[in-house]
Amino acid sequence: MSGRRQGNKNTESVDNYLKAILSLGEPDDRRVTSKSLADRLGVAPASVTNMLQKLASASAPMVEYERHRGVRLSAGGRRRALEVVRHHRLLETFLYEVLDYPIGEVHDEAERLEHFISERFEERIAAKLGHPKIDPHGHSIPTLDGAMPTQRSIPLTGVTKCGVFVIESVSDRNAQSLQLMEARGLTPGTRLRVRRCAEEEGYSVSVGRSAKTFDLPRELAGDVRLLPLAK
Amino acid sequence: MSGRRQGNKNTESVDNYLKAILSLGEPDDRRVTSKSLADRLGVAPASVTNMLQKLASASAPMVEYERHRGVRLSAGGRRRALEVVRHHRLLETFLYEVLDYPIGEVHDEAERLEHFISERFEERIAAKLGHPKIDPHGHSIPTLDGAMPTQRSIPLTGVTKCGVFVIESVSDRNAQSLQLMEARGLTPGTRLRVRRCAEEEGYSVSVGRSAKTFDLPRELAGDVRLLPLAK
DNA sequence: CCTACTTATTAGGTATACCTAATTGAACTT
DNA sequence: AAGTTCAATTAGGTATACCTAATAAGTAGG
Repeated sequence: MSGRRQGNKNTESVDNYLKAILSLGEPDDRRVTSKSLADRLGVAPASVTNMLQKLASASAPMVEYERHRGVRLSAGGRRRALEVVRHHRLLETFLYEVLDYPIGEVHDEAERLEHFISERFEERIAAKLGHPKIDPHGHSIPTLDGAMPTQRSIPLTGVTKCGVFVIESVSDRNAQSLQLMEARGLTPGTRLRVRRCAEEEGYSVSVGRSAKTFDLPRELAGDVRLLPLAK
Repeated sequence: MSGRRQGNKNTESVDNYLKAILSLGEPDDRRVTSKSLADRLGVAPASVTNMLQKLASASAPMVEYERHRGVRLSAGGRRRALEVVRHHRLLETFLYEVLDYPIGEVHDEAERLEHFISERFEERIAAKLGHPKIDPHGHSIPTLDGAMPTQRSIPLTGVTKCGVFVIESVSDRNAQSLQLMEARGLTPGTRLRVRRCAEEEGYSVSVGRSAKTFDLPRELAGDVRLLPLAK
């Protein structure tokens, strides 16, 4: 071992598997394949099988797992996964709001620290931030008792009819594109007019009340989630 | 591996060995024995030997080591050790000042997080705190370029003549005794009058201008470091 | 329904960081 | 100088979390 954590004996690795299963099973807790986990976590498929067997046969199983049929989280696994997501998103908010991090650096730091902060740390930053409900990317923060409102937004890549939307969230997975999108005003809460869509080359959009239109390539568009603008 | 850190390939474990060697070799960079490291780190002596051999024979050796003759840090090892100590003490200060941690909880949290924060995190909390020179226990914080003023205090257990002193620092190793000492007013910067000393049972002291005298057992006294009061 | 293809699993191996038990070395007494 | 004692080292093992290569299980097309 290498000197680990608090109460439960979850390792950093276990936490990352749980988080990945949660996120890939979203929104309706589907079974998740080993392949998709391997891709997401950047490990070999064999390593995934191994870990899933371990997680499923623990005394307090973290997942339900049947050979060749994928996994889903157990109640306990889900609880832990949501706790880690809460840590992650509170940390992102804290780094952004209190420590004035550039938006693009927030994710990587939170990704590392989420596994190591104590309950006290969590509680203190939550208090300091006034118990925020969403993080700087527009994702909702699970509550202390493990509830997380399901967000009903659609990705820009799913928009088939042009119109006006509100940006609900922006994916935090790529620092560069985040910086870029922030620079162009694509931040949660902003109005977005979609002028051309559902084409191979990308999307034409304009931000807020501005008439200035620009193009978004497909990969970037997949990172932006929208809500229809209620009139 | 288990998902590790930033630039250099130091693990949490390696960092802890380096810190321990630094602290046990203090103040004049003495050779440190395997036994003392094993005790300090809570591992078997065999594990220490193993690790020291690894650290000494790395491409960029972290320590100078000769069988049966102890270790000392190399220049690189010292640099890294001081960086980790800087992280630790900045974190303690941050947890205490910004997140209002109870003094007794500061050490354990910092001990965990010190290995995982980025340069940016370090820089940001240092800035937020106004680049502090000492932590809440009175220990000086190494500078960014790896300099640390040697403190010339003596432990209360080294006081042989009664008199008036200033508390320079209080050890952070034991949460309970820290809380206790804070409750009694034994905090860095406070005046301490030593009324009875150099006896087996402990020390009689009074704090500040108060005439109220109380006893300190030997173990606690070892955790308090004093400077003679310049008249 | 059989083949091709993809996905999943098993088997066997690596590195880290620990452990215990056995041995060797150094230091101190007498 | 010999013997005792404590420290340090070597040898051999464990658990975690990864890997590759080989094999097996599912899934789709003809």
